[in-house]
Amino acid sequence: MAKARHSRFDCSPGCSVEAAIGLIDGKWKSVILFHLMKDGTLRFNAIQRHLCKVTPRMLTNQLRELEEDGLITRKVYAQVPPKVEYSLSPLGNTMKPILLALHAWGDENIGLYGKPHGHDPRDASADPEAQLQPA
Amino acid sequence: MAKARHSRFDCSPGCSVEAAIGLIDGKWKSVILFHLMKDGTLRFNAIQRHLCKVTPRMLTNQLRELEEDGLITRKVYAQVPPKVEYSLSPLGNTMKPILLALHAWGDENIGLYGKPHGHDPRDASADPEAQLQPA
DNA sequence: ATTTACAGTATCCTTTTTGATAGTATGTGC
DNA sequence: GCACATACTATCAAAAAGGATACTGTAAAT
Repeated sequence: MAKARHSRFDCSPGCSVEAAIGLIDGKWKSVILFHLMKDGTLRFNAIQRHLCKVTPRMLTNQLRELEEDGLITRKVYAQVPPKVEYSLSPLGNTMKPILLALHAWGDENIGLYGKPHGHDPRDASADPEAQLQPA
Repeated sequence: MAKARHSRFDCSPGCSVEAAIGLIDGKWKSVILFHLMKDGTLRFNAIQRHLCKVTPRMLTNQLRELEEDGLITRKVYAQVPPKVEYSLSPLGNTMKPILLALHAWGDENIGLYGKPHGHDPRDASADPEAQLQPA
């Protein structure tokens, strides 16, 4: 992650948690990973189209950090115009449970107008439905 | 989250993912939630001790945002010296799967010296062991 | 009267992150 | 020779996040 907003190895307890989010807390990282998980392989432009508001600068930036952290793989084809494909690395694949959990939670708890609509008495544990369709 | 670095409802696909991390991407939020998940209820000072390097300003800040987002509950006792207890709200409880996934991943993939030590051929899906002990 | 505990507040300042905008490189097709 | 497509890079500026330090209020204990 280069700049490491979440420094690894501070104290003990929640550190593994901190380390994990530290790798995916860029503004676009988790979403990029999610799309790569769904689609397998995507070109730069394809990712950009998925994240409708990202500038090339930011996209490059996030992709580079993900690559540095070993979560994605970058494959450059020696062509012109350029062709670069991104995909999850083996390590990136190990994040699937996290990405799925995030996606499921968001699906369950975020209304279309932005605010989590929880507060209803049906307590913990989200329904294990909703896996990939609406994405 | 008040300031919303991750604006909810931009485009479509990974938005639920974005919405979800948007709620836990403060520097300390996920760790706070994790500790509350483990311990059930914690006082301000107790949380501060868990996150050895947090300043009271930041802690207050993160707790307030978590409260605004409905993830935690703040209970003030009318005493002196003050006593304030924090705990996960019902909505906060629905995040357990995410917190567990983050924790499991971190446990599995982060060495004690900071870098994810992946890149080994044993592909996807982390071992479903390691649940709460080392935390 | 003074100190102590607890849960914050208030200010000021630095670092990080993000955005906007424009420009680069190059083989191919026209 | 010129425009086109793709994947960026460079610069500048603004905004957001985080950190350091010091201070507040109050009942009970000393």
